[in-house]
Amino acid sequence: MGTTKTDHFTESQNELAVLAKALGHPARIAIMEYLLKVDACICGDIVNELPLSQPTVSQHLKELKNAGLIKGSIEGNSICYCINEPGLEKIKGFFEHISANLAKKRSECC
Amino acid sequence: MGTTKTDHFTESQNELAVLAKALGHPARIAIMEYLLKVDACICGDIVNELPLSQPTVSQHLKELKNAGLIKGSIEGNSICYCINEPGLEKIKGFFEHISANLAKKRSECC
DNA sequence: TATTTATATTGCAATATTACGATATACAAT
DNA sequence: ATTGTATATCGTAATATTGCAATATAAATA
Repeated sequence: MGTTKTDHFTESQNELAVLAKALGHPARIAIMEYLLKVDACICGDIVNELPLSQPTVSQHLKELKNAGLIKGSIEGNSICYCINEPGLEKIKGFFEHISANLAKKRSECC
Repeated sequence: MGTTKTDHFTESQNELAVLAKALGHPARIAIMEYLLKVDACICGDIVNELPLSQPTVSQHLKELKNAGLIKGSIEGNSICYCINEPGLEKIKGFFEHISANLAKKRSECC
């Protein structure tokens, strides 16, 4: 137990859950907002921006990267992180899909 | 440790994280998709629809409700769950905001 | 080469999540 | 009143997440 029963759900459901889960922490929301705000995106800035230690921030960046929400490329000494559009579009699409269908069938229950 | 440092982030960041976290499980994505698909939304159906036990589904429903993504009203013997629009719109807005700003400043780095 | 700077990894303690059997509650129907 | 049906809660085991100090790595610079 304690393990999510991943194989009982569709690939799409698991993908969306991974994306959503990656954003299920305020630090990771803050990272996304910061990456959006600044033009240059160097990790050192992120560490200074957040109220968390360097290892902790590094871990959060790794999770966002694994989920496909950001990407990082080596830029000399430091690393340039930025938002990975495909990942973002996928989860954005989910919400738009729900919202659109909801508009169609409003006030049928509850 | 093990506890998220909620008070170091903005209210908005925490709110969005709570919403995203609630969707960070395939069962909860599946529940949202199912609620969207059917017109009547009775919990018993949800239990039969998912590959999880009744207590587990009940727990997932509770989390979605606490996050403000669904609402449930007593309907005689059973409970009518459906999507709670305000919660959904809030997180949808976050992704649209990112996507819109991203479009503006494309190809500046990475 | 030695030192500094930026980032990642390891190891670990505290806490949270996932899942489910057992049980409780609450209404419906007999 | 008793039984059945729908849902919630409790208790608990297995696993995952969060956070950080210590340490490792790797490039830049002196």
